[in-house]
Amino acid sequence: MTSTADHTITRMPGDERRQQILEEAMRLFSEDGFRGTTTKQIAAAAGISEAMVFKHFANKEELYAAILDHKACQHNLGDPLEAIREPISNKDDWGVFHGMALNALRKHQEDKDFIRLLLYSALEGHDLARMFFESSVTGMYDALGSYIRSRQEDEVFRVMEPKAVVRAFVGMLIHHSITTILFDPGQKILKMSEEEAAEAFATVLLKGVTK
Amino acid sequence: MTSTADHTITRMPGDERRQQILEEAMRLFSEDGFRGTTTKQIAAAAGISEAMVFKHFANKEELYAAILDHKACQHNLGDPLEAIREPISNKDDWGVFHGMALNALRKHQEDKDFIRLLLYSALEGHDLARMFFESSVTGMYDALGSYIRSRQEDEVFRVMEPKAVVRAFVGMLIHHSITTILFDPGQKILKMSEEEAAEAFATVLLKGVTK
DNA sequence: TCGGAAAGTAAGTAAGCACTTACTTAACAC
DNA sequence: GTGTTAAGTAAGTGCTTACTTACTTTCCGA
Repeated sequence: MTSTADHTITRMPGDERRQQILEEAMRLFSEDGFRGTTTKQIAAAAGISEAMVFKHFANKEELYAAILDHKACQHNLGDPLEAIREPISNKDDWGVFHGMALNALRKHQEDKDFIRLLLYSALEGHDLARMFFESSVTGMYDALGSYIRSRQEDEVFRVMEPKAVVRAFVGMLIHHSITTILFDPGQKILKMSEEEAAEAFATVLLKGVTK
Repeated sequence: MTSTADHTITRMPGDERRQQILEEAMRLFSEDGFRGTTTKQIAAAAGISEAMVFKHFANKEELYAAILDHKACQHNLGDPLEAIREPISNKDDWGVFHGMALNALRKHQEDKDFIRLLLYSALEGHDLARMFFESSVTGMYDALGSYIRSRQEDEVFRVMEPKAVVRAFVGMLIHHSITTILFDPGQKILKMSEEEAAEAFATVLLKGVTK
């Protein structure tokens, strides 16, 4: 009923309409999950009949797969390590961890839909979670892990499993984001700006791993 | 089809059957979510007809609510702070954080179903997440937060927002559990026993907050 | 041993689901 | 203008869903 799209009565070129369906579907899947979203809802949100959805996508699964492609690409381009390439080569520890924290926390807040989609996908056993994990998370663990190892060899960080440190740090960031998105959007338990959170987490981690 | 329950053909007293339905439903909801689980599935898992499910629970929502009561009670009894009451009163910092970590990580692994149910519930907008959050999480933040504040007053910990420290620590634990339950059950990215993880996380946090 | 209550079922119902069919309308090159 | 084609739809299809009805079977105390 209440479509988000502007309803000019004119028709649309195929590609544009396809893109629009994709975006509405993505929004709805992130709200209610794959199973919880009906093709009727998607059609209504796009302001077209249900049959049009099936002219663009053979079935619901294929529509989902198209979202995966779209989102996976989008998020691989925005490489999570890009923002901290400079501090890494300068061995600027604060720059690395604070920069990563701030960057991640901001991205999560901007892209709550994607976080929800990822969680739904993991729970429902779809591919997005696995794909995202393999393409994005694994690389991040490797890169940040080897930075930590190099700083251990410099005898600046204490010797311990580098990937356990990554897990600890990523945990602070993700958990904070998921908590504020999913459980405590009003920040009743803990009110922190992204800057404050980044500073607190980077401080704890850095003091925690330096000799 | 493949029920987990033993199928003696004899009938059951009402209370017992009710309990059995509850347990099977809980298992299925945690696997496929509320929407993804059908009353037919639940009946089949319990080895009875669908009508029997509705003799015990007026509708699907009420069945879900009954699971909430059941699980919420169960988890409030196993107070997450109980295990660290002694080290807290002794101001044994390592005992507090290492004990809490080990306790939490073990509980999560034992109760994967509950973690999944909680996530589904939060995404689908049901009550379990809110109830659990209000009853369990809030209290934990208060208790651990005030311990940290007291240690800051003892001039053992650096001065910073105590609840931010709690968030950081809980983040390490929850994220590690969710990652191994949901995304990386084979622990391809990072293989750690619960003991190793508890030690690593407690070490990072303690070194991170002590002066 | 027998009557009533509790435990159980088979066979529905109406609504909602993903998806299809058969058709109409607008756009646009020529 | 007109023929072709892409964009669009109304009205289905068969299946699944949550939930009901009307009925049968077992248990057990008096």
